[in-house]
Amino acid sequence: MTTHETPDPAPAPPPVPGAPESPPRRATRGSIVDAAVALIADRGFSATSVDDIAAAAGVAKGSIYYNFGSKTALFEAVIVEGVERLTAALRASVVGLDGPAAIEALVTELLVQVQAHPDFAKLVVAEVFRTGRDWQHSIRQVREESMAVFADVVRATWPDRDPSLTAAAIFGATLVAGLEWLAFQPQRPAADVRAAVLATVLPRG
Amino acid sequence: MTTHETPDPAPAPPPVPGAPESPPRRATRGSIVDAAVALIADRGFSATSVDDIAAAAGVAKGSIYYNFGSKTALFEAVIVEGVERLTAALRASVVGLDGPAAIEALVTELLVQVQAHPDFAKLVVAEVFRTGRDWQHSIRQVREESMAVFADVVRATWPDRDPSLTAAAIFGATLVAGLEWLAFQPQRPAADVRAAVLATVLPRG
DNA sequence: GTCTATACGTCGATAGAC
DNA sequence: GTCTATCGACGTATAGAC
Repeated sequence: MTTHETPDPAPAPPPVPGAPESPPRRATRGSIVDAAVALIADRGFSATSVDDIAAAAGVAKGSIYYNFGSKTALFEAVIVEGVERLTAALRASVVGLDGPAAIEALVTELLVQVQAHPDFAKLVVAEVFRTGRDWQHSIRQVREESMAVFADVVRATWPDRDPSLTAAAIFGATLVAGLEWLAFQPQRPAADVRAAVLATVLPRG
Repeated sequence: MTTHETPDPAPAPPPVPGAPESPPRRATRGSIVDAAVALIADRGFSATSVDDIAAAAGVAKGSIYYNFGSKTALFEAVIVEGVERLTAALRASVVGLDGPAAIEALVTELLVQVQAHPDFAKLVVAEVFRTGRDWQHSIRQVREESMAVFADVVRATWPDRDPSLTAAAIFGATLVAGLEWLAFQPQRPAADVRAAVLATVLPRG
C-alpha cells in the first residue's frame, strides 16, 4: 500500500454484450447465501465447513472470503437477510386488519413463510436462544423486530394480556407446529396445520 | 464426519452401556453429562470440544472416551437421559386429571422443567428438527414419547382437534414462551409466563 | 479407572495467479 | 472478482503410564 498501486474501485470484468446489467457479484453472493442456509439448517454452523458451502454454491472458497470476509460474517448476513424478509412479509400481511383477524393473518403468513423457507425456519429455531455465540447481538436485534409485529397486534387485540410473552407463545405455537408438519408429517395438507394452530391460539370463533 | 471412523458398535471398547456400574464411575459419568449439557446448549455440539467438556467436568479427556466411547455417543446419552426425565415428569403431572385441568398441568410442568433445566431445553429446541445428524434416530424416538403425553391429553380433551398438531402447537407455545422468558426477560416472575401461555392455549374459562 | 502425550485428520483463513 | 494451493491451529481419538 506504500508503492503506487491503483487503489481505485477495480474495473469491472468484461461485460458480455447483451447481458443486461448482471453484476457477477450478486449471483455469487446469492448462491453462497442459499447454500449456506440449506447446509447450516441441516447440520449446524460449526459442523458445516466453508468448503462444503463453496462446493454446494458452485464457487471457490476464496470467493466466499472475498464477499463476506469470514464464516461468521456470512452467517450473520444469512440471518439478518432472512429475518428482514420474514418481518416484511408479516408486516404486509396485517395491513388494514386488526383484532382476531390480524392474529389469524399473522399465523397464516408465518406458516406460509415456514413452508416457503423451511431451512431458514429450522435455522432460526436452532440458533435464537443460544447465548454463547458471536452473532448473538445480530440475531437479537432482528428477532425483536419480528417479534414486535406480533406483540403490536396482541396489544391491540387483547389489552389485558402480556404483549411480549403472548407474542412468544403464539409465535412458538405456529413455528413448532409448522416444523412438526414439515419434518415429521409432510404429507398433511397445509390447511390442517393452520386449523390446528388457529384452534389453539384463538378463542372460540 | 470426524477423523477416524470407529467401525460401528464394536465389542472392542470396555464401556458397555447397561453394564453394572461401579460407584466411582457414576460420579464421573454424572459430572461429564452435566458439563456436556451446559456447554453444548450454549455453543452447539460441534463448537464444543471434548477438551472443553473434560475441563468443565474436572476429569481427563481419556475418561470421557472410557465412559462413553465417542463424542457422539456422549451426546446421545445426554439427550436420551434428559428427555426420559422430562417425559416422566410430564406423565406424573397429569395422573388423575383430564380435560382442561390436565392441559393446564402439562403446561405448568413443562414450564417448571424448562426453568429447572434451561440448558437442556435450549439444547432440545436446537436439535429436534435437524435431519442431517448422527443421533437423529435417538432424538426422534424419545421426542415421540414426550409428544405422546401431550397428544393423549389433547385427544381426550378436544376430540374434534388433530392430536399431534395441536400437541405440537401447545408444546411449542409453552417452550418458546419459556425460553423467551429465560433468555430475554429473566426478571419476570414465573407466574406471568404461565398466565400468558394458559391464556393463549386454553379457551376462556 | 483415570491420567498424559501424541498421531492423524480437518478447518478457517490467506496469498498470489489469472 | 474468482480461482487454486497452502499454512497454521485445533479437534477427535488412541496408547500406554500410574
